[in-house]
Amino acid sequence: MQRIIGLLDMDFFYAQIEERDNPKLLGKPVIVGMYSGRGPDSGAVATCNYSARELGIKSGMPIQFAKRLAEKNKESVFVPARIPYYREVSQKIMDSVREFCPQIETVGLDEAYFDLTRESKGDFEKAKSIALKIKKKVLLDQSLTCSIGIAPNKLLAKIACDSKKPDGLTIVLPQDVQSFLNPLPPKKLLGVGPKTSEQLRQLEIVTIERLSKKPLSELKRFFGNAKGQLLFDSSHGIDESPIESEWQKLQISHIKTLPKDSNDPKEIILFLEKLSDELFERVQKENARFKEVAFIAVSNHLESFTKNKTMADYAFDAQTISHTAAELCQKFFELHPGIMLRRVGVRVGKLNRENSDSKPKKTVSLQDFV
DNA sequence: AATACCGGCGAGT
DNA sequence: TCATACTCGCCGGTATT
Repeated sequence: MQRIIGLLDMDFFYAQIEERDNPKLLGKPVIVGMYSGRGPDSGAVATCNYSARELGIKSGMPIQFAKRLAEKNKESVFVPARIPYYREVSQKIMDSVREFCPQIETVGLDEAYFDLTRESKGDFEKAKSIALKIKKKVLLDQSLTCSIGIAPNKLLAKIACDSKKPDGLTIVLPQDVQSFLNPLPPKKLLGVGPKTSEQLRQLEIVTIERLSKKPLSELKRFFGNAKGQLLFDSSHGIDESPIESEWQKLQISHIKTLPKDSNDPKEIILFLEKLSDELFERVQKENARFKEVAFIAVSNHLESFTKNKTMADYAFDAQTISHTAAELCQKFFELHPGIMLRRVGVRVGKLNRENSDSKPKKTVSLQDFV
């Protein structure tokens, strides 16, 4: 049967929630910022509404930068992000989608892929009517608009969704795939960001059509095996990746901006202890043990570094995190004496969610196979 | 030679 | 002093077995 995949994307999610909850913001540029706690305006823009985008404000931009652009419109409003609250709203929305289609994979707080093959019996008309029902439900329950793309796979659903926003519903039929992709810039493809885009431009590949004419072997030679294959497949609209509802996190990290830049290991290790405790709470919620700990550092010049350690056994306590992170931090400073750090973090990886009180899993020795 | 680990990079929300 | 906080996967290099 024809596979049919949907992608729901909430329109400027955080900013739309803030507008909804505070009608005074309506019609004004609204910028939701993540504040680092250093000066009053230190931080970055998480997202902003369309009125703010008209001023040139974009997500990821330094807040001070955005403030300067916002001077053009005195109505502009800056609000701090309320992530835990957005998370609750997101949960409710995702539950609504789940009512119509149980095979759903969330991406961040504001996106979800869902597999409509069964519900639509491979019929795009039926899929469209389900998408409309989902949009209606979200609007009725939450007073929020979203955009949806419907297509034969995730890659195309994503691009379809992007092609009409806000409050859009776009369908790409199998027979229209190549003509839909051809005129678009390669940047639209998943996995093609600024760097790859620039490399492609230097090869005079500025449309997906041009890219689709390159032989696989050439792409692999230039971009490496995995990326070459990805570029080849996606330029032809090929993507077999499934919806992964049972998806589990592989790593959990926690990183924060220091109150002030520091090159003092002692001071940083103290900070790491707090971070480790906070990270461990999240690890407990996931009911996970971990075998790897990493120390993350970002210098005052915004270069980033990591140092990690894989342990002999799985651990499940905060001390292991803070002690290992401290040790890695020491080593880091031996390698980079005197370097000034702006942000530091900790990460646990190689997670294992089996019962932590159960006996270690029996390992089958090679001998058994000989 | 195969596998594991390490650290950097690129990309996504 | 403009520059958040996460997450995943790949690459090339080195270490281990």
